[in-house]
Amino acid sequence: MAARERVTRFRDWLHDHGLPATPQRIAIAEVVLGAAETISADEVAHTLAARGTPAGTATVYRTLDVLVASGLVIARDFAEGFRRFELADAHASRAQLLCTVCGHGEDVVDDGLTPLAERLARAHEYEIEHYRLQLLGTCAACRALDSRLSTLGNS
Amino acid sequence: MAARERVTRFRDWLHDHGLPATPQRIAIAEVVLGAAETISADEVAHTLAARGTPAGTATVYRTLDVLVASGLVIARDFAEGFRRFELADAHASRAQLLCTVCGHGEDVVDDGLTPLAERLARAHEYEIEHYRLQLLGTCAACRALDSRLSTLGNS
DNA sequence: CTCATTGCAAAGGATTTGCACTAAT
DNA sequence: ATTAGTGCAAATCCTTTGCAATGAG
Repeated sequence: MAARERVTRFRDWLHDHGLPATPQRIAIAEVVLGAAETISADEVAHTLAARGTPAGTATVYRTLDVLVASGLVIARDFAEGFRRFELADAHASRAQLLCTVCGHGEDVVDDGLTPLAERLARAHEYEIEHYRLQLLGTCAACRALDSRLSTLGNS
Repeated sequence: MAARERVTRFRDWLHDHGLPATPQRIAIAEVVLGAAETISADEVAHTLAARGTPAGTATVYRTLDVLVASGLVIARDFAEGFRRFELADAHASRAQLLCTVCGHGEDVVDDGLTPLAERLARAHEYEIEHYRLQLLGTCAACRALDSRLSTLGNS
């Protein structure tokens, strides 16, 4: 789905909910729904200013709330002291192995994961959209490298 | 490991690093290292006040940093607008439910997760340190709120 | 004695809110 | 015309920082 199409969906959603499609809302939607990565409220404001369609801080935050309410965008928190926003469909369910040494990651699959996610969601009255399992550890290559380095250190 | 023992370890750590073991630091350590659950800076301050050993806000925050540096405590962020602190050894790998609407998160447990993680790690020759399962969805409160808003908008 | 810590208050940064004004439907 | 949205500035909330006084080693 292209950014253009997402903005149209947002317009429709606003209309369906009897909410005005103000130029500010559309401009903000264009920025957020066209973002390749996660984007912060501050970045949205700066992008708008750079595009020549500035919007007040309060409006940016309020529109981000509306975008989240529309289901097109989700809010995330990476413990940076502020939130980031990203496309809802940027989240495919997956499990991934992440090497904390070399930073490499790879996607993996396990049939037990989906049932497990559903079980947890049911128990806590959540409605799950996506899930992500991150396995943080050391890959075989980095372990081999590490043992070589240790040997060096002991000599 | 008991709380008493952890405080001793903290004392040792301070000594090993040439840092003074001030009464405030020890009092804060006793509160944090004895906490059953995660605890916020604010809760630490209130607990200290209730115990008759109040400490300044800055001191609480600074000591929490020291506790984190010592490795006995870790900081966590549940998107509440502030951080929580907990025992490092309480941070077993776990799953968390994250609400994409309000951004809130909560830890959950499932016995099937650890075996699953181990199975995947073995299959891909990884040595796992931690894993994190993020279940992204909508919490019961936000679903309730959303349906109320929808009703409002359609009326 | 010396140097790090303490505590207060002020500063900071993200986000929200009050309110008069403006604009979408 | 209505009703909601906008923008500004002030207000909040958590956290950090400057600095003089204090205390641990």
